[in-house]
Amino acid sequence: MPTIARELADLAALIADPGRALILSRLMDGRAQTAGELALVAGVTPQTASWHLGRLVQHALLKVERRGPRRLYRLATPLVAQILEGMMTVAVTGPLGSRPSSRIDAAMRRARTCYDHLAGELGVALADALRERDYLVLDQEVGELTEAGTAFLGSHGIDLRTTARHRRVLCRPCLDWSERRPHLAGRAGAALAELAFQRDWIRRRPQGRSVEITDAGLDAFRSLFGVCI
Amino acid sequence: MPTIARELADLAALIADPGRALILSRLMDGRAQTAGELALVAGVTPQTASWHLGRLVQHALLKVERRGPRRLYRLATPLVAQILEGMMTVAVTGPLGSRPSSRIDAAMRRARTCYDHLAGELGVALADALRERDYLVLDQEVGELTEAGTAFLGSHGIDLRTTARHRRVLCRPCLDWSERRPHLAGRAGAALAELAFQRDWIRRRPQGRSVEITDAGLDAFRSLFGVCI
DNA sequence: TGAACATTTCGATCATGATCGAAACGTTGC
DNA sequence: GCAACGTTTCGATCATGATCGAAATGTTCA
Repeated sequence: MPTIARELADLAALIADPGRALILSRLMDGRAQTAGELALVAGVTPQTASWHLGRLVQHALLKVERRGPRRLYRLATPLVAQILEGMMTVAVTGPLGSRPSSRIDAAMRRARTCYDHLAGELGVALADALRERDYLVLDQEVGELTEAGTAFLGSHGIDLRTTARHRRVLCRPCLDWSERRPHLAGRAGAALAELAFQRDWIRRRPQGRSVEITDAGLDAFRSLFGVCI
Repeated sequence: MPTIARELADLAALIADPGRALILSRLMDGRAQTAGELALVAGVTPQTASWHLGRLVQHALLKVERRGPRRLYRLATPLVAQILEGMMTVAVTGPLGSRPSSRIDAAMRRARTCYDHLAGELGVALADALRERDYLVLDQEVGELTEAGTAFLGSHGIDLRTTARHRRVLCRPCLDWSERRPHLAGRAGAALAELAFQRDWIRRRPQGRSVEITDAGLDAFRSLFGVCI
């Protein structure tokens, strides 16, 4: 009969191993990866990675599906991604002066996906631009899309009414750990990210959550959103 | 130059020790405690507790103030409490079947403070009652107080306009780890909790975050909110 | 200044869990 | 069935960090 503090400690211990943290961080875009791939990410042998993955699945942070002889691992729920993102914010807010981070993180800082929406400089700049044009109200804890904002996104083919039946909230802030300011999450954020991928404004990098902004993207973000990045 | 995954792991390692988790859990009501008191909570000697507290302060999870010969420790920011609460939700959502928890947690489950607002059965029941009377709109991600709700709280002496200058959001949901449903947070939630303490509907227990519901409280919650608890 | 008390620092010990080699398992394709 | 491949299980080793006794520090009060 564990107390809640004990369960908190157990969960934290699960995230506390550098290898497992790398694995979780890698999976935070919501996509699935094979055990072998994750072993490379964590920088350990497949045996060790398997042991880590087993623990993560056992404690319901990950779920696994078999695809032929390989096994695909992904985050169990969006809530897990949300909490990890929150922890990163606290981790980065913490011991000041240890910034800036490594080169690996530079790309992440510039533009990345945060589960299903955009984060980093790009994500925050887009949110700022939408806010500046009165398309969006967004602070640390609450977010709302204005009529004009809904119309603006609609003019780019984002019809948020069609997904109105979903339980997910339309528009919410998500604290960006690299920029320390909120960016746009919720269905609106996901739709915006999807639009950017579809129009080839951004491309997923083969590994990691960071995304590359294409030349077309730079143009589009400047001309459509007034974002010079 | 640590990567973000490394910082995530370091933060998690900080929370992963059972003693430190007990200390953090104890401080989640926002109040300060002495080092000696926290040593008792963690079940370790003062030396060991001091070592733990030093690490927590160093990594900016706690802040310390000297009061005479003793030192008072408290959570560094509300964000820390919010993240810990979120982690508890994931921890409890995780390996199902290990419920229910120990007796220590039974009191917490019934009624407790979540930093500055009410949680547990009581917190969720109050939120449900407010929602049922169309005083409140609240789901997992977004919350809003209706005109009628503002008037209702106003009729009990809660004037939310007077604190309108504050940066904190008026009304937001907070996922309750024991009930697995949202309760009321934000300024409105804090004001409601404050009201309950002032009218002696609830009392803080000497140790821990759980609160005791008084007989007057039982009456008040039933007659004013229709909450039978 | 000195005594009382809360807390921290130092040093040595000890336990937990991360790691990898070796081997077994399970799936696919021939 | 057998070989190839990805993955997991087992077993032994090793490193990190939690712990406490002893002693030092710092604060208050007389």
